[in-house]
Order: sequence, then structure tokens, then C-alpha cells
Amino acid sequence: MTDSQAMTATQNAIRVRFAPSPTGKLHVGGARTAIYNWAFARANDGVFILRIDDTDPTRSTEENTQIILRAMRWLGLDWDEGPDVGGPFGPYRQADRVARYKEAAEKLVEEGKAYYCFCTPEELEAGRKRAHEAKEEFQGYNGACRKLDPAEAKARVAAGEPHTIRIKVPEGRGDVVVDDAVHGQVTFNAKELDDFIIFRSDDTPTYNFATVVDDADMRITHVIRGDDHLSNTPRQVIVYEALKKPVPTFAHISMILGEDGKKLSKRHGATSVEEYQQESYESEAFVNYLALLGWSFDDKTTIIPRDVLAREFSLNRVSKNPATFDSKKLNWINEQYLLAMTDEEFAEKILGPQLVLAGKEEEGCISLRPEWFALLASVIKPRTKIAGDVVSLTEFLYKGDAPEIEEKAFNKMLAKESAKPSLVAALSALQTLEDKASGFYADAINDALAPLPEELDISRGAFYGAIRVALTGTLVSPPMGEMIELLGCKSTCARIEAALEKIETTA
RNA sequence: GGCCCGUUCGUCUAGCGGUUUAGGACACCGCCCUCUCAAGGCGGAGAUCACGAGUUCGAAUCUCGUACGGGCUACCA
Repeated sequence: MTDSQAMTATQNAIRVRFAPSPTGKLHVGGARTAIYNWAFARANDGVFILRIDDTDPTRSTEENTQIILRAMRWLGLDWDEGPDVGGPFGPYRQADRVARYKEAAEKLVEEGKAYYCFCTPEELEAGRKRAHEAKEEFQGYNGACRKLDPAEAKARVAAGEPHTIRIKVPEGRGDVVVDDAVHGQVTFNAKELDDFIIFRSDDTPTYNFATVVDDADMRITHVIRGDDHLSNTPRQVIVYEALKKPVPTFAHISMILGEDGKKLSKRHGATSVEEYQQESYESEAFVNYLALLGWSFDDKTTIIPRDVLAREFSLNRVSKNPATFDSKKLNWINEQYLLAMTDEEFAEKILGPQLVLAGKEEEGCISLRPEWFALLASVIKPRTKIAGDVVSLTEFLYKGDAPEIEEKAFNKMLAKESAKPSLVAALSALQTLEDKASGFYADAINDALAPLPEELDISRGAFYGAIRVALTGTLVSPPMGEMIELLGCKSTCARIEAALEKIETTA
């Protein structure tokens, strides 16, 4: 590629941005917006930019910024330009760009496209109240300071009078048509827009101004963001026009609701990405689920790995209506990702880390006995919804030689006549098997146990149930052969003997 | 109040004027497999496409109203 070609490519490249405010953790709604931006950029060989919109210094924190960055990394959404990696249009934190906004705002004042306003918040509030009580159609700013003589206004500013800067919505602007990639053309009448504030009296820019300056400076071509900004878009279009910058394409995506159909909030449980990470969801499954919440690939696909998403995402398949967050489906998708792992992979990525985390195994345990862990993975994997489940699913392994037996389980399986002969027969069969030295494997164990119920004239349910309770103390466990192989002969026999003893003492 | 957006099974969605007795997925129910619990296989129930008019030979799909939900109307983002 020649330099001029490279230049053309960059100029034509799609550039999108995700611009969270660090006023809290990364929310699932924000995460989905980030995913759509990222996927749209990747699918179109575009550039994905991360910008921190911290124009509100009172609510923004560095800690939240770091949490958001961490969440983005966990989601696997890599950015090409951003606060930590830099880029040609930085800085990428709004707090570091205030001089730029000030300059842009003053320039608009100079050009007569914006003006100083000396109205106090109290006056404005009173005006709004009056308009509201009079039930006036238009309840916005009345434009009092618009008529001020510019020279006089400048003098008042120079004299230190508190002031804001308001943009002038051009007289007779007519309809502002927003070209929205998901909603189509949305028309607003500029008459309904008032001269809104672009710069506060405390010398900070407002959101509607700062984002436009940044999006223009950063050559953003597509603004993909939440629905709640749709009504603000005509205001931003006015700013683009005042700045004489091209207006990007917008794509307003709907919000995510809680299971009661209300806006997602704390009382719906986990709402931040961080919480889902801590609850041990697979990052890719989480991204998959969120991507599908408001976007579809076709009429049947539900499993979309991250790389496929990055190839296939398109804005025209984004749906307009709000979506309800369904943790059951998230769980199911998560499970599908776990199921898709090989046993070795599952042992390495899920079993090892989770068991180490729970203090059940030592770091590096898998390499010591890879086959045992692969077998364990094969029985645990289909029973795992999320990674953290493996701790309870493997609990039977760590119960020692005389597991505590749940009362309910004892009463149901061991407190009956068939229990003792079942255990005795199983014990002897297993010991014989071990003596044969042909290998204490699941298949052989199953073969050794299989004929016993009939020989003893005991139902299979009662027979295996008795062993299950003896070995685990509970009524639920992995399949018998595998479980016994995992426990090994020594522990198995010890547990059966302990159960027999308990039967004796109880009887 | 004004302006804007949205409305297909409980949930996520497919559907872009006839191919639809509205398709798929989650959840639910049943059967099969089976020593328990899963996983897997098969099947079932579940949506008069918010409602009402209109356009059309024909509408979930186009238009207009109504209702309900949401957003904006801040010196929040």
C-alpha cells in the first residue's frame, strides 16, 4: 500500500467510539453498547476508540475509570485508540480536553453562533416554573440573553460576571432530520429546541457540547449509543453545524430492562460487568448473550463466538425495542460454551482455577495427574452451568474417609434391609477387582457391580442408591463407575466400611 | 404540557405486502436414555402479531388515530 492509499484508507475508515462516564461501574447496558461499537468497527475494518467522558468532575472517579477499563478487557473488547494506548486524536479523557472545548466555544461566540448568558439558575428555574404553570407549549429557555449586545456582553464577562455560553439555534432552521441506522429518519422541528448551554459557569463544557467537539475531532463516523440520547441528537446536530463539521451516522439502541420490565437496576441483582466476572461467567458467553439482546444474526443462530460476531455484526439487524435481561438464557449460553470445551480444556480453564480458588487443590495440580482431571472434567462438565458450580459438584471428592451422611439420605437409602447386603457385596466386588490388578477403571467397576443387584434380588435403585449415599452422604452424585474410579479403591472401601459401621450403630 | 421513540409466544427474537395453519432459541411440560443428578435425543403446550380504523384483490408487514411503556425538555450523562 502506498502512503496515499494508506491515507485514503484512513480517511474512509469507519471510526466508532465507546464513551462511558466513570460515574460508576460498567453496566450491562453500557457493555452492550460497547460490544456493538466494537463489533461494528471490527466487522468493517474500522477503528474502535475508547474515550472517557468525565466532564462531570464531581461524579467521575479514577477508580471507576480503572474498573471500566478492566471490564472492557475482560469482555475482550480491544480498542485501537484510548486513554491508555493513546492515538492520533488524543487525549482520550475529556477532563484533559477542557481547553479544547473552551476554545471551540469561544470561537462560536466570536462567530456569532453562540452567546454569553447571564441568567442565574434561579431565574431560569422561575421561568420554567411560570411556563409550566401557564401550560405553555414551549417550556424551554426564552432566549433573554440572546438579544444582548455582544460588545456589552463581552465587557460583562471581562468584568468577571458569572456566565454560561449558549448556542444559538439558527432562526428558521426548520426540520432537523436525524439519519438513524436503526430507527430510520427521525424528524425534529428546530423550533422546539431552545438555545441550550454548551459551557457552564464553572468553566466546564456540557455533555452535548463536549461529545460533539470530541466526536468531530476524533473523526467519528458512526455514533452508536443508547436510546436515551435520541432526543438530544438534534441539539448535537446544531452543534455540528455551528462547528461546520460533518454530521455522523447515528444508531440509537434500546435500553435493557430488568425481569419485571422496568429499567434494569440494583434490585434486579447483578447489573455490572464486574459482578458477572466475579460470578465466574465465561466472558465470551456473556458477550454472546448481550450481543443477542437486541441484535440477531439470522432466524436461528444463538451461539455466536466473539470472532464470528466481529465478522458478522451489522447495524441493520439491531432491533428497536427494549429487551428484558434473562439470566436463564445467559446461563444456558454459558453452559453451551463450557460444553463445547474438551475435557482437557475444561480441566485446565475451569476445574483447576476454581478448585485452587476454593482452596481444594494446589496450583499446578492438573499437570500432576492430567488423566484423573480429564476424567473428572468429563463427569462434571455436563453438570456445570457456570464455572463456580464445580466447587459444589466436586465436593464428594473432598469428604474424607467417613463422609457425613445427610439424615434424609440415610433414611431413604441406608435405613433399610437391602442396604447392608448391597454394601457388603459391592465392597467385596471392588476389593476383588483391585486385587486382579487389571486396573481400577470405571468400565471394570461398572462390570463388577452390574450383576450384583440381581444376585442379591435387590432393585438397582436401592443397590446403587445405598452405595451412592455411603460414598457421598447425599442422594445425588456423578455416575457410579466414574465416581468410584475418581475416589480410588482405598477411599471407596473406607467410605463403605464407615457407612456399614454407621448402619450397625444406628440399628 | 410539548417533542421524540417503542409495542410479534412468559423472555430474546425471525418476519421487511402474498412462500405463514406466524419460524427459531431460553424457560415450561411429556417421553426416551438411565443407578441418582445432569447432558443428549424426540415431542408438546404457548402469539387472535397492543387496540381501532384505513390503503390494497390480499397486511404482523404501508398510513392514520388510540392505549400502554420509555426518553428528552438540567449550568446530569
